[in-house]
Amino acid sequence: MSELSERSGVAVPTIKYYQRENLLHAGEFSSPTQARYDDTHVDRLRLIRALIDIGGLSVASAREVIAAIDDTSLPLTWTFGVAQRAISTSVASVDSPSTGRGADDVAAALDEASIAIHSDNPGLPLASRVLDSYYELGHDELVGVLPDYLRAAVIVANADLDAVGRQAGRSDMAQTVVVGTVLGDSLFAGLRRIAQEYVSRQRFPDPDDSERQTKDES
Amino acid sequence: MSELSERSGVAVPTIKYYQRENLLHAGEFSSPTQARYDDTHVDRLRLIRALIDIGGLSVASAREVIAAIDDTSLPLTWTFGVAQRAISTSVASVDSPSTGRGADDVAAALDEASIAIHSDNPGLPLASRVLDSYYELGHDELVGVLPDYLRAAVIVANADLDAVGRQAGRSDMAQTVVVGTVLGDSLFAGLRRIAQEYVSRQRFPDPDDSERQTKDES
DNA sequence: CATAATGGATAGTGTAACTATCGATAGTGG
DNA sequence: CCACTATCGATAGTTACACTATCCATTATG
Repeated sequence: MSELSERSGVAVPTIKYYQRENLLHAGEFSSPTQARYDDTHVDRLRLIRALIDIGGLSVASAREVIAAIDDTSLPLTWTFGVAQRAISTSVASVDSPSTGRGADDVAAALDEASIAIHSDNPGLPLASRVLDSYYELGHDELVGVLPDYLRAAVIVANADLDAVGRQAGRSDMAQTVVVGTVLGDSLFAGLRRIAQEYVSRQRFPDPDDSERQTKDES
Repeated sequence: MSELSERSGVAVPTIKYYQRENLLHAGEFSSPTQARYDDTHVDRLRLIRALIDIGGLSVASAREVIAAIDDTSLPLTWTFGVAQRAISTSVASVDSPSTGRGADDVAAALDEASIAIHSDNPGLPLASRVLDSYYELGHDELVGVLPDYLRAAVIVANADLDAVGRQAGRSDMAQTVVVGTVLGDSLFAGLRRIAQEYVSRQRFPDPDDSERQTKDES
């Protein structure tokens, strides 16, 4: 029924589309042409919309992370990887293995911080390639942010794990992992913008501080 | 010429397309049908590709941040905003002003950390809406990450400002702001994934640690 | 039992980011 | 000096994605 549509705020054809794409499980059939939907469908639709609208995932990526939530045989540590990979899908690139300089920098920073991880961690090529870009664009000065970024990342990761630990069942934990990782990226981006203004103003006290408030932007 | 194409690795029709879209300035015309391109064109093309491929920006967003770099009358603090807004373009949403709970949480966290910012900071609605989503999805436990995320964001912002300060001219600074903000998001995402594995293994020591290395993923 | 609502399949729409074609010129080698 | 290839600019076509609309057979429901 399209009562589901009203309760979730998603158009009926779109719901059908998500079912076709295996994002949403089918309803329970009371007859060959009639299905019944429950709260799990509403919840799932809300999750899908959040992943796509807020997290910026593609439908294909959303399908993968949802599958990771539902796959009860999947270790939680893998769920992190699936979620993280879904976000970085926008970053084409899993192919090019990074020219090298960036990878060395990352390895050095990890070593410095006594952080040991598996060599197949998907974050490694991602971070390495960004550093390669910094070099290629002539912004070597940006490479210096690495140690600080890493410290910050550890803080965030600890908070992430804390939140996951607050959940009871495996299913809830998996969903927390996915939601926290995907939407958490947006949350951190917003806070980063806030922090940038805060730090800017700490360093360069603004004379016309009260005026800026009224200025409208183009 | 398409020597530019070779030097930049971008196809000729694509270069024409970028010029049409005002991402790339025209060459110097030596005749009505012949233009000359220099290093600035190569650099600009590399920047465009990095923003789009690594940063995941749309062509439209890339145009905006590039315009922000070139606009010499724009204060640097604004450049941060332009860059940050370009990333969050994927997050539709600048319209819905957040139901309220998330905004309150952010305000409380900022207050707790003695951080004061302008009310029109673009990070505010972004962070608020993510928190609203956490509530709506029933993941209240994730809201608890806010203070830690904020601490981490301040660390990152300080590193960002440090890097900017290492530049001399306004143009270099502006480009550092844009590159550091847009690509920095991907860098942090990668490091976050690394940190998640690191923290996971700290908390749950893995028995078959050496084996995992050889396991291939689907 | 007539009507309106599914469920499922198929086809169409709109946007974004390229990519290809074309015609008029114009620099270049022989 | 002249055929030949490249370039510029404009226009049109292509591909992928995320929906959205239409149809039809069936069927709950008043």
